[in-house]
Amino acid sequence: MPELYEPQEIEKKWQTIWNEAGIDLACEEPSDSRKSYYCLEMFPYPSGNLHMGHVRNYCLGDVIARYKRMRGFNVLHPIGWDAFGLPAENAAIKHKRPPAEWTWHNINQMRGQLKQLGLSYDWSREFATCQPEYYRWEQWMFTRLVEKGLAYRKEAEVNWCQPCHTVLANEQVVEGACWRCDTPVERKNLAQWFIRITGYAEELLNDLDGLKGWPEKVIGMQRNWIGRSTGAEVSFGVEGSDEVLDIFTTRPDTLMGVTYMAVAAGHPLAKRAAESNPELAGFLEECSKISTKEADVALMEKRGMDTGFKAIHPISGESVPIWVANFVLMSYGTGAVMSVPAHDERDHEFAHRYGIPIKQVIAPLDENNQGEWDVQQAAFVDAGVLVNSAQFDGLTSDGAKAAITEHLAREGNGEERVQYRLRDWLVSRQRYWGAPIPAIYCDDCGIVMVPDEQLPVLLPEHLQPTGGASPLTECDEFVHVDCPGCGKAARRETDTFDTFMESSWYMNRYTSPHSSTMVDAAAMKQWAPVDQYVGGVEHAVLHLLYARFYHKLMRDTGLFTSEEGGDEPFKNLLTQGMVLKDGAKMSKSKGNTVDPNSIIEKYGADTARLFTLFAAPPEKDLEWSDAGVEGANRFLKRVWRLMQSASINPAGEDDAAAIKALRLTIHSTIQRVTHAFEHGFAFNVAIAALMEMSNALIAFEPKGEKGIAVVREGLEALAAMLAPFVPHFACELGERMGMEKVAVVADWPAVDESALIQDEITLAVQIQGKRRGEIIVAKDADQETALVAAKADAGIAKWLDGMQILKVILVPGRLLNIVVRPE
RNA sequence: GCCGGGAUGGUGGAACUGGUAGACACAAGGGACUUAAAAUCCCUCGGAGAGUAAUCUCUGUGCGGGUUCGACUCCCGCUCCCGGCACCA
Repeated sequence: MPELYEPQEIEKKWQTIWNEAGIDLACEEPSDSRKSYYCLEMFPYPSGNLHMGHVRNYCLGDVIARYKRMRGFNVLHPIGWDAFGLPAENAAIKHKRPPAEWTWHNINQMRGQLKQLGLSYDWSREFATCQPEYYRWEQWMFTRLVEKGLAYRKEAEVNWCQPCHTVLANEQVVEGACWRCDTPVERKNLAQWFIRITGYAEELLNDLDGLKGWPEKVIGMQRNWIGRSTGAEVSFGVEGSDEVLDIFTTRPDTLMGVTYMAVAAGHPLAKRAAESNPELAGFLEECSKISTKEADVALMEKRGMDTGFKAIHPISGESVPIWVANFVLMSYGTGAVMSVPAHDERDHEFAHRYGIPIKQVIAPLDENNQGEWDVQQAAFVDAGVLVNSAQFDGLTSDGAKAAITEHLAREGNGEERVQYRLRDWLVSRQRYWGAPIPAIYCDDCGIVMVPDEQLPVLLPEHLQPTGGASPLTECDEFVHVDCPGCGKAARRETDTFDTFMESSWYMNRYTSPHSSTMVDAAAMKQWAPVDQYVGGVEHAVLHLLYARFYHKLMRDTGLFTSEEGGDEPFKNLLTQGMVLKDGAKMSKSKGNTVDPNSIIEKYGADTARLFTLFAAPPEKDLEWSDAGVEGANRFLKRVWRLMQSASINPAGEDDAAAIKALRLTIHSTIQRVTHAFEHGFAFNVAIAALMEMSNALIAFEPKGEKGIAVVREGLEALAAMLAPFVPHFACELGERMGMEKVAVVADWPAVDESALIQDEITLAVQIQGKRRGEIIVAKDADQETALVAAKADAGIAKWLDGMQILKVILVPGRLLNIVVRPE
């Protein structure tokens, strides 16, 4: 009675063996001559249970880590927990238990699930970001940033989410709504902490060019988000006042066509005008109520009101009215724009609506309609040649941009300027379950940072959130503190950090998780940057932008140099697709989830791994299929039976040609699978090749010793190549085949080039590029020989009958194409 | 509107640098084994047509052109789908 494939037993057995042997630990012995390789997957938020998205993410990373180990790399493959965050607080409210308890319970649960999957993590480096040993460095770093002026507290118009009871960074507002709960955000003026990411906008943008191992898509999204535009800042005078009205424009060439100015509702000029104009005050009130969400709806409606103020054109000295317009954003540029209705569609629409003059200053350069364009009808927005522009007439748009900017600069009325869409990163949150911001408010000294020797500022973990204001605000022992400056009673900051702070530097902490500094430069030199990062594309802008920024901040704080840690945290990025069921993302609310546990229980971890890796290429969405899981399991069972049959020794003579053919299959498979690993991560294709090879091994009938030897050769190669995908299964297979090394630490199989050499090859024969048959010729047959062989084939010959051969093309090893025409 | 990505059988997906389209798998259908079922194994499987048959022919990678001996692949022009961004001055 043959022994059945029992995944549960096999998996438990090998996990114990690996663990005891410590094969998953990264090695820091100086004697280790292997090259280092850092493979990382986005660490999970401990939400309670692993879902299929996690399984896919971590299996992908595990395959890469295991493959690299087999290729002789010293691999760092760590895991931990992104443990601060809102769900813990919500759960705390619901269960009336502190968030820490819920968090640690989940971590324990999920750690067990990860281990069940047989993921090759270096567990000695595990940490959770809610541990003071971790977040103290964030506080330390923040203090450095405050010292350097890179972090600051400022009152600004910010995004407020009522249900989450906190402010949000711009990156966390998706289509005007909270990224987490989808509620439209409100605009509020609040004093908040910011980090000056705009100071790094240029480097963050330029370094994107060096990220050759990142998907174009992500690079494009970041470039878009940073939103660099070049133009000029221009100062207009304000009639009857010493004030100036600064504006930013990308089209200084159209300056002479300005017929009005437009300022945001929140602009000081607008506010001042409203003081004596109740109607205008009402309009401003109305504008301020428009949330970003509603702004989408109101997109069509461009409305405004004249403030009564007049601006003085910096070149012509002309007087133009200053309007308030609902489409001007206080938060971009200077909150004011110059309006050139003749050459901007939006300005045109506005001018048309309110009867403001439209003055053409750019004429089309186009040969077909030289100068023909009625700007009263529609704006002409392309580049052209200047008209009605005094001394600038006749210049091209490009020339005029330079000339006008230069002229303004000479007069002190403007200068060239680069503007970014990116805003500073708002990092304070009115939440309890996060890292405390190490600031103290003293009536006498103002804002004082907590001295380094008093760090970490511990988060009291016993508090009970209620859903309203953070319990920290009512926790006296936390709030009351002596001012480190003057010693008088002062108040602690009760806001905590955005949890994206923790995930912005964890990849560097993994290189030296127990360091008594933030990170150890030597460890950074050995491991950083991450060679391969794997995660979901949903973090393309948020996490991946912050992490890039934070890495540069750490570098510039002197924690490591460019040489030691690199200028970028992630060298290569793999963004995996979602796991879908019935065409939709798996979610509890849709009720279309598949529980990884149930799959592991029924089929074992190896089947779960194999299915998720085989069903789709990594970067595409994966449609869940129960039948597909069955199929993956079926494959393992087939190989299992094959292994058992290979122990039977028949006494006969094998056919030499069949043996040669099988060895060709084995070694070309090694070649194909290796190629799949080295060029992109086409794991689905690699697995398909392994299935093909197994099919060939199954179909082969060994008749004697030689035959059995080749089957064993194939099975050993199969065990080694399966090891990254289905490590438990591969180890068991290898052990039963009597392999010297355990499969997961075996050397990656080498191609026997001699096995690839064929004496005879099959050439496809085409007539006029259409396949008409095939011939078998010697491997190095020349064109002449091949042509003779083709003519000798009846099926091909009939197509040559009555034809004159014009040209013959031989693609060695592939095909012979004969070009003919009727005689 | 702008920026990315994509479209290949009933389905997921293969196809090196322009060289035999549909690998591998799922589903479906047929058959074997079985009292029966499960499991397993074998066969068929893009479409149309011809032939008793082995086979053969035509056609086919979203649409229309082009380059080439040869195009899923390259070029030009479209259609549709997905993702991101958007009163950004």
